[in-house]
Amino acid sequence: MTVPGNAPIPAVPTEAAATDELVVLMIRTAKAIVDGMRADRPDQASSPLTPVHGLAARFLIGRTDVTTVELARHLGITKQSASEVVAVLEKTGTVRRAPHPSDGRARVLLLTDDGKAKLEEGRRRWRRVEDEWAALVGRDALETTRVTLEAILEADMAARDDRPPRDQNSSCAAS
Amino acid sequence: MTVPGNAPIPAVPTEAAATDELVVLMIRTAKAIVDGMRADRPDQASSPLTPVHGLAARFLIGRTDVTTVELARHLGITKQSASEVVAVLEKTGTVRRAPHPSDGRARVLLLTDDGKAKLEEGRRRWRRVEDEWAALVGRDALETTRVTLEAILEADMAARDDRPPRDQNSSCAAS
DNA sequence: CGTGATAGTAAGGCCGCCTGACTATACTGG
DNA sequence: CCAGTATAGTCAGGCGGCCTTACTATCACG
Repeated sequence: MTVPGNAPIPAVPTEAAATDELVVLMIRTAKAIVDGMRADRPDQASSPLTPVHGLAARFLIGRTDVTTVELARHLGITKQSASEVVAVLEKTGTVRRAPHPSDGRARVLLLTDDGKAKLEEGRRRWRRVEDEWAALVGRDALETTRVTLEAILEADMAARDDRPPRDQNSSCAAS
Repeated sequence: MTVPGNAPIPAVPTEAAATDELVVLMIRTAKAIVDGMRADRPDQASSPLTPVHGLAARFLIGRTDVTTVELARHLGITKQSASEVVAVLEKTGTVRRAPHPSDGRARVLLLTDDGKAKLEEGRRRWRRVEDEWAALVGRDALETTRVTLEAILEADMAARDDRPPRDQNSSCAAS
């Protein structure tokens, strides 16, 4: 941590390296986790499935009426990007698309059995990770953290719905 | 949330949309926050300063011996990318670089007064956000969350140090 | 003092996501 | 029934953050 060698660093009064804010911790932790996901499975390094595909697939659990656009909103990306995500999921046999029962423009996204199996496997893996965390800080702290993040995320999502949806081709056409 | 119109969706037994795992919440919350950062300040939309620049600058608080490579390790990016981050921070007057007192190859990164001011302003902004969160879930839950994330992140960083550092030009040259 | 490691830079590529533009279907008021 | 408008989805192209490869300059250790 300190400088190699023994030169007396100017030593500015050292205004105490601030403790991290919650936001900073969230961002850094999430990044560390995502980075770790790749590193932990070098075998699947070439897999086209990235974290966002996992988030997308998870959103489909127990739902049979999700369209690409709804998925895009859930993920906070454009429908074009969501479309690409779906294409990959379809190509890997994780989801399939069926015509929407009441809207001829839309297609509903459905998890395949294979997709459900993949998700379940991921769930098991993460449960193991959470077990390690529980050993670090205790089940209670972990559960408190879960509930807290859930509340924050929900509040944030709700707030986002109020403001304009970022654009995403909201054909405000003509005058 | 439901389908527009009144067509009776096949209604698969609905295997209960699983509650989010902690990991998922971390990733989604972090993304929501980062996305919100841009949206909240459309005036500075064209600013070259992104979240990673904030994380970088924060790392320099109270330190006078940080090199670009150390910063890269902290951020979990390559030294080349870190170098680019530093270049931006320098160009915007947030940090300056001084020769390393004991290593002619290295340069130490130092926050300028302006950089410190910017960080302090960001801190104030985030403190306000955390106040809102506290109103949602209470101070205690927030503090528990902070401590928990801190522990998880620290454990993860420690684990990373054990495995090979991803590459980053570890000139394992020749035989 | 030469051999290998490390700090930093330079140049180019990849990939995720975005913007812009377009088609086809759905709704809504006359 | 028929504009006019909104929405689901696709295609094409671009941008930015980060990476890989390659190189120089300095350090450390025998």
